[in-house]
Amino acid sequence: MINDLILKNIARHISLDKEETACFISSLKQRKVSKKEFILQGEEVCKYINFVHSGTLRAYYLDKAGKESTIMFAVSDWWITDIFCFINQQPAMLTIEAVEESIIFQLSKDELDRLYIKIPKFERFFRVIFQNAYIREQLRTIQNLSLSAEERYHIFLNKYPQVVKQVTQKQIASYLGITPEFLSTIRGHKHKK
Amino acid sequence: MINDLILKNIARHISLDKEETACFISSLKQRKVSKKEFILQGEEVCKYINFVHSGTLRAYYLDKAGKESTIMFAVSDWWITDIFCFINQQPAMLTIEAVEESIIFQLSKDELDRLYIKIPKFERFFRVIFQNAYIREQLRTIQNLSLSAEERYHIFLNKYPQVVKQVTQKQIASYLGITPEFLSTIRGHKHKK
DNA sequence: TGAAAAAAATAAGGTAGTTTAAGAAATTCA
DNA sequence: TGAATTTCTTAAACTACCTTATTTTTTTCA
Repeated sequence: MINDLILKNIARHISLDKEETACFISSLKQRKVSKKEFILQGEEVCKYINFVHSGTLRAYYLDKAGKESTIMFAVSDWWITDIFCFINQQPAMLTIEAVEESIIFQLSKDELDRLYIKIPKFERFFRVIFQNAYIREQLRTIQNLSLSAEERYHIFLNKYPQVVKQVTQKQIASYLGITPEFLSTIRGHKHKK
Repeated sequence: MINDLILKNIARHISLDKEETACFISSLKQRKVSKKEFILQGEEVCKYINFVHSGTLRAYYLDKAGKESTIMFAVSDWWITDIFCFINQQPAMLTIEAVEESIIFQLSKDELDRLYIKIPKFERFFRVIFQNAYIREQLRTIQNLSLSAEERYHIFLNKYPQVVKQVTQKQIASYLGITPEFLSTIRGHKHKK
C-alpha cells in the first residue's frame, strides 16, 4: 500500500492505533511532482511539510544575483520544508523543486496543529524529527567552519551516496558553497595522484 | 526566586501545575560556573542540557590543529548543550566554556527522559525548542553559503547585541568562520568610508 | 598597582576558491 | 533523431580571506 512507507517512518518513533492511523492518513495530501516542477516558489506562503515517498527534492536559496545555495536534498523516506516559513506561515525564502519525478505526502500547518492536539504523540514524533534536523544542521555548520571544500566534498559523497546518484555536480557544488568550476578541479585531484 | 526565569522560559510554551512545577524543578541541578571554567570538555560524555540563568557561555569545536570554531553563544534565558553528544550520550565533540561568571541549571539526559514520560507536555516544549534551534541553524547555513564575511558580521552585530557586549573579537571571528586578523580589517572598513 | 598575558590592529605576502571564457560531453525534448 | 540546452571541464586572471610577523592596546591577577 502506498501509505506503508510514511507509516513505517512514523512508527520509528511513536506507535499509533488504528483510529489514530486513519486520522493521520486523512490529514495528508498525496501529490505527484514531475521533474523540475516546484512545490514552493517565489513569494508563495509555505503551507506544507512534505514527506518524500519516492523521488528526490531539493530546497535552495536564490539570492538577488541569481546564485543558488542548496540547503538540503530529500530522498525517499525524508521530510522537507522551508521550516522557518512553514512555522511562521509567511512567504517562502526557499525554492523547493523536484530533481526527478517524485511522489510526496503533504501535511499542512493547520492539519499539523490539529494533529498535535488530537494525538499528542505527534509532539514526540516531531520533537525527534526536529532534534535530528538540528543535529544535522549543527554538524554541517561545524564542517562549514572547520573544513576545506575538498574535505566537505568527500564527506558529502560518503554521507549521501543516494543523493549523489540523482543530482548534478552543479547542485552538489551549491550545497558545498563553492562554484561548479572549483568542484570540477577538486574532482580532478582524485585521479591525478 | 532563582527559579523564576527558567519557569517563565518553560511557561512560554507549556503550562505546568504546582506538582509538575515541583517535579521539574527537582530534576534540575543548579551550578555556578566561573569565567573560563569548562562545563564540557575533551572526551567527557555530554550529560546535560543547560539553561543559562545568568552570564554567558560559548560552545566551540576544536580541531586537531588547535583552531576553534564557535558553534553558539548562550546568554541569559538560552539553552545550550552539545546536542549530538547529549542525545547519543557519547564523548563530546564540543567544548563548552563560561565566557563570564554564570549561573546555569543542568538537566541530565536521564532526568529529561523521565520528564518526557511523567509530563508529556515536555515533548511539546522541547519540540518547540528544537524546532527553533533548527530554524536558527538553517538560517545560519543559508548565510554561510550566500553571504560574504563582512555581511555576516553586520548581521551578527544586529542579531546578537547582548552577545557582542560580552565576547571578544577573536570569538566572534571564530563564529563567523574567519580569522581575527581579517575581522579586524573588516571593522576598519566601517570608519574609513 | 604593575608585570605578564591576551587581544586587537596593521601590514606584507600567500593560497583557496571565484570569475570569465571557451570547448567538449551529456541530456533534453520537439 | 538531432538540434538546442544544460552540464562539465580546463585554464588564466583575479579576489576574499589566510598566514606570519610586529606593534599597540586591553585585560588579568599576584
